[in-house]
Amino acid sequence: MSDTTSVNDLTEDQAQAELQRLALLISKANQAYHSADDPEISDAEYDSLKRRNLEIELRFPHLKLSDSPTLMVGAPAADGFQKIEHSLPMLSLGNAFDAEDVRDFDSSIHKYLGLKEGAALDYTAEPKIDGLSLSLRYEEGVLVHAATRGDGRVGEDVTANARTVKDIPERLKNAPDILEVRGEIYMSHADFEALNEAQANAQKKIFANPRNAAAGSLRQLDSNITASRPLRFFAYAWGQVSEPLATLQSAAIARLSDFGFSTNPLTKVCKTPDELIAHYQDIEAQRATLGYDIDGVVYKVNDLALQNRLGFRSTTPRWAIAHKFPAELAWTRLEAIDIQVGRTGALSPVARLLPVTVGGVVVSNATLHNEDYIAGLASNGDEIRNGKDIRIGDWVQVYRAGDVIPKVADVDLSKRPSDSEAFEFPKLCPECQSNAIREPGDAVRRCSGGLICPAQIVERLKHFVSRAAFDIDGLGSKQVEQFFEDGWVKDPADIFTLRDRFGSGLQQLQNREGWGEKSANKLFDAIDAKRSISLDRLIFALGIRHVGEGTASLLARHYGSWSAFETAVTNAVIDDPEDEAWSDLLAIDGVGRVMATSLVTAFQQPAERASIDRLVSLLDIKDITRPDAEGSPVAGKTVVFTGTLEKMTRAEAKARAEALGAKVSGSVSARTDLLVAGPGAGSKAKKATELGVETIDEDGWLALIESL
DNA sequence: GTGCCTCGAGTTCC
DNA sequence: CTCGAGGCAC
Repeated sequence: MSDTTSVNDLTEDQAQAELQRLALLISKANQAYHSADDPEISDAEYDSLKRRNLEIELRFPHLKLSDSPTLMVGAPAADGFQKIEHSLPMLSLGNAFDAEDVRDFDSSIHKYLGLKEGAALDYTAEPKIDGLSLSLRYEEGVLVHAATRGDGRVGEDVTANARTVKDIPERLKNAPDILEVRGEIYMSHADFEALNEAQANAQKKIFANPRNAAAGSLRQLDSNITASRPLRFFAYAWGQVSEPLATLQSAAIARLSDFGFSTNPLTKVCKTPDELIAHYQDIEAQRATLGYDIDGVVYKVNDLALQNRLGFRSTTPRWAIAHKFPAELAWTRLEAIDIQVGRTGALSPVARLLPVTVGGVVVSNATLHNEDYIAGLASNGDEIRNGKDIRIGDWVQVYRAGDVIPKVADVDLSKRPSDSEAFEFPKLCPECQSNAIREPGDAVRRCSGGLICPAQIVERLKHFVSRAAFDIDGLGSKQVEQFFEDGWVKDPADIFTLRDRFGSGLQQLQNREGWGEKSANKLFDAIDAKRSISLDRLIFALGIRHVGEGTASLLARHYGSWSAFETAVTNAVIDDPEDEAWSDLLAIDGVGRVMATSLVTAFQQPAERASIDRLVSLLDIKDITRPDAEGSPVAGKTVVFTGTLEKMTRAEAKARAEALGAKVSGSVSARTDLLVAGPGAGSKAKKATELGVETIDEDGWLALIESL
């Protein structure tokens, strides 16, 4: 067989003949696989046929057959990638930076599960690969799509590219009908260096580090380019599965390996935090010789049933943590301190640095947090605790917190210029000259200009179009800034009247570089598409201080419709416990006095209110339908827990109830539907009886939710 | 009142 | 990603 001949040594005639032979073999294998139970060739053979085919096509592009098997992977989308919603979100991990954090992680798990301190609990520990995470979906053993993490909920469809990665099998044997495998795409040091050398020889872009090279390679629109890049994949987790893979994390990983995936050989089961830390040190010692980048060690509770009980916080699982290696440090000179103004008016100092390489990336800006941080007064957890202030001209130590955000960590006083002066933090907003006021007890100084401050307006607009808010295709922060400067958009509502404003001529827009009639209309269509918006997104988009994504969704779920929400916050009387609207707002678990005041103030302040009303008149707001009441007996009900819970902790009970669509409140009122009372329940149980609220015990509660 | 826990706001670089 | 601060349990 000519299979063994290096592609580089093939003559054109040989290549052509082999391409035809491969096309036939692959097509036969496809048919056999899809129609018969008995494939004629092994998965590994099948994969190697496809890869060989691809390699030859890359070497001899003009010989590519019109019905080439590589074309079956689907042509790349014309612009960018299709979006894919993950069936289960791809979450990030919490971090531990030292042994103490690891012990805290262990004890918080014991606490959450109601286990005694020191009770036996196994963990897995594995290196955290520094690459990009990828989710692979297999249906009936066949790879159907591959998606990047994206924002965790929606990723990009990189299926065609993933198919070119050697470590990613096209088909799996004996896999569940539905199996989503998750893992990390990465590039080895050797491959990275070879790639950069080839890039340099071809006068092409040099990559800063293996991670960037891997990311750049996976996100190629032309999968032939991806195929030429030496990407690898480690599987370490899973998403949706039609049947459980195992009862232990370690066993599930072993199954992924059986399916044909590479799993990391340094994965180990540990019985105590001390063992975890020992394994961490072991891995750290091997770090330089592994041949690929890692940035820490990941610990996971081994028992999957316990993982399930522990569940998730808003963005991270409770049952896993990443123990990070110490960050790389670098010294450089602080050239200037600039002040930025955020959407809430916060004045944030940013360090302009003499560019320096930190952890494989050139850094020229770094955050300085706030006034006190520069003065060397940082209160808690900050690096500058030694009373050193930070001055322009100083030599400062920089690191990338969490390997991302550059921070100034220390100052070298011995190199301080003798004529340097302490930095004076501005007391006026640099953008609008309004007074910048620092409330007592507050760490940040804020511009008091409100909507007269151009910086605040622009930042609010950027927030409005951001991903978690209106997320309008083609209207990002750059465009918003431009439209604001042009005077076209000063208020969120202006976005929705843009089309009318320009009429069909679009003259002004077209005069701008990069905008033609087609792209302008595309933008207007994208804007129109978002006229219909869900209540939670709208509330978040308003950008009311203290009301973020989480609170917005809480409010939307509580009120259900815009009119109910708007009526409540319009009528509420701040700090009046007699007022029904106010007390109803405060009764929402997660909303306190500060948030409620901020909300009500915004709706009762005339200018702000006018802006909201104008916006709302241009929109179609979708009510929130409560999680379907069919499946869950407690959906939409307000539940209160009291007394000692014996089979679960309070936090766990709350999280479970919320997952089932219930609202968990802290206090009993006429609105309470159900009180779950453990032993020792006192005043709440009494009040429930008085109000005629149904009361059950813990077992009753468990029986209720088990009946699903 | 104090001590968690979680969320909100602001941050960089590609 | 981190810090500060709000909310809530104790």
